[in-house]
Amino acid sequence: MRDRPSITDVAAHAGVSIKTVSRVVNAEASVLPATRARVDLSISELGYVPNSSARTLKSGVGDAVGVVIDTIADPFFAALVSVIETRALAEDMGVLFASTGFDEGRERDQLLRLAGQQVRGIILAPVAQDHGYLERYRASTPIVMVDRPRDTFDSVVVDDIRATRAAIDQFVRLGHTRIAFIGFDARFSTTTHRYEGYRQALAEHGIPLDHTLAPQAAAEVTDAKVATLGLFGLASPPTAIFAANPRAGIGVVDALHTTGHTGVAVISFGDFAFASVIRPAVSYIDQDPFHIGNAAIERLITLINEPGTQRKRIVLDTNLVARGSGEIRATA
Amino acid sequence: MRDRPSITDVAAHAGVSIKTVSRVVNAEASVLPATRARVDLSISELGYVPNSSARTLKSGVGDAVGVVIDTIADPFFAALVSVIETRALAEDMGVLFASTGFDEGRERDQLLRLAGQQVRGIILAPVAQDHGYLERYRASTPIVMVDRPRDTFDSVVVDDIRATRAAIDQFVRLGHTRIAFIGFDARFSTTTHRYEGYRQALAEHGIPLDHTLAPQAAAEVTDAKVATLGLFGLASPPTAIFAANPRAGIGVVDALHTTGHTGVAVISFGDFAFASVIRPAVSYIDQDPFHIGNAAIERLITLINEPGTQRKRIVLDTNLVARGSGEIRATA
DNA sequence: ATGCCCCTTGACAACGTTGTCTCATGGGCT
DNA sequence: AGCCCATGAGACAACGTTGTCAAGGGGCAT
Repeated sequence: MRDRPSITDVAAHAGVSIKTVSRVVNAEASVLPATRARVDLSISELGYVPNSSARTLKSGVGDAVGVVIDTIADPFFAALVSVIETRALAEDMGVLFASTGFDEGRERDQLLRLAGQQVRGIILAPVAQDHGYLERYRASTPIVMVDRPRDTFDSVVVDDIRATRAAIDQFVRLGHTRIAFIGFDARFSTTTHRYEGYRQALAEHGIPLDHTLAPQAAAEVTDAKVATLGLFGLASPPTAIFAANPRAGIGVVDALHTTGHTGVAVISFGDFAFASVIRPAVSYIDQDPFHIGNAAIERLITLINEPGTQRKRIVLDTNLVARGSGEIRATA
Repeated sequence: MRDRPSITDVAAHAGVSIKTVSRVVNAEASVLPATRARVDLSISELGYVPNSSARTLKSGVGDAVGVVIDTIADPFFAALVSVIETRALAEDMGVLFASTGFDEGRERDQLLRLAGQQVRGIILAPVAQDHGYLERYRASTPIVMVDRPRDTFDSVVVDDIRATRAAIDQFVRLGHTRIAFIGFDARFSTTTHRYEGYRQALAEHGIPLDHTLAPQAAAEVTDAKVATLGLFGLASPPTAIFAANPRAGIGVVDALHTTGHTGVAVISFGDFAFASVIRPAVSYIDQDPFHIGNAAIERLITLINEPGTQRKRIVLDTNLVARGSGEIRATA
């Protein structure tokens, strides 16, 4: 099991000093073309790859950004990570990816592990409320929060309250008064905010809040499906349903199609695969992970290159995309 | 911008030597409980996190595995990476993630970058046919191929030919003779094999191969949709469609539902979100990314812990999952 | 011809960590 | 009382790289 060649091996092979090899590898000036050619040849003959640990150790800064999210299996986060990687690569950085599984302890472990890896910066979909323990590392490792804001950090979010209000407003304009809210989860500030938007919109239109229309803990596909099915056992079932996240949206639509209630109006927060294929196609609030990821990585790169930049909360616009299901009128 | 505390700072703070701190951090024996306690206190007071670059440099082995895939935005790969991370974390390793975007040059760059990062091992969904340039690193960095086998490497795959034959057989049993194949892409050995399975099954049943039923380059959602729409312009359109991958499946179903051809039988290679919600629900060949990912990371860990293990190709079973669309009989 | 400067190259230290070796202390044995 | 050994702890080198400084040589201006 021969060891990997190091810069020393290359230097010996090319008959130069290690410093010269270093200069060639880093494309520094002041190396004679002939020397450079000789070194390049040795590099490719030996299959030399610079050891990034040694570089990182010497320079103090790593060559990767960290991305910490709930789970990569969620298409929203997968898309987020995808754009982040593309942009990071353009800056010659890799992506160290870590999932929290919604667990505060694990979030902490993962963040500290990334700190130990000397990542250049971190993009985090936060779980815990308080990240005081990160204070020590912030100076050297900028952090951008995504999806859920945290006041003492930079963040990239959408205006959940406003977007939800717009959706509920549309339902009301179409004559709906029995409007359900599926997908609440107290753990996430996002769904909490969306619920707040729902509450505000109803209040504004003088529609009394009916708690049976907003079941708790229905943020996952199956829970949302079950909760939706439950709604049709009510004396007065809803004529419109707001799904607070894409997974809830899938559950809701599954329930509606299984039971033939396809005349119920539906708007989902966030698009999902197939939402456009189903009939009626599902209207949704556009919370584009590509935009969010892009804004986050751009912000992070700014913070990396210009430390001391003023903290900022970036709020991205959302659109209500009409595809049919959200434009169904209330039946008289 | 104060620097991160190093082991030296902790040692000074606790009044011991750096070696003792190292012993405490690595939970080695032969440190007095009192000393250990003092060091632990200093560690938490200073917020010390061991520098993983220095560790990696000293020990020669990193603390991450590399995962190189087409794109993380593909739900199949997202799920794959998800299980890999879970298992890696249990071994105290992180995941360095890199995408190829189907580009051979980029695949090479990414792999060499990972080699430079001293990853413990690599899981790769290969693009290029030849990875001779990896020979140098294989001894120290085991590699497991997923999804598409490469003869000189360990791999974890499913039997594409057999699985596809089973699907086509089912179509034939149900009376279909006009069977389309959507989702071919010459770049991927998977779809090439699936096409081979299609060809074999037809030949076996004495059904002539009609090239107009197997359009090229339809592996993406939109292409598959367009290709499917095109099929219905034929004098004799298909009564059954095999979608060679989930994205093609989405495109096919979209086309069928848009044009009202919901009586056409469909089987998709690989499940996709919502395939169970649509009516009829889409039958599919179960190519579970969790199983594949799990087999791959287990294999990789074995190779890491027991170098020199005999090379092996792991072929996972697939099931044809009946959900309705694949069980539609040919209309007489 | 001499001196100067620039261009190329190299020697050496240092980054933070751990492996190896050494040393000091103290308890148990003869 | 003296010796040995086990145990705890530290000094030092080394991993591969790059920053700093120095040195050698050639060309140009004087």
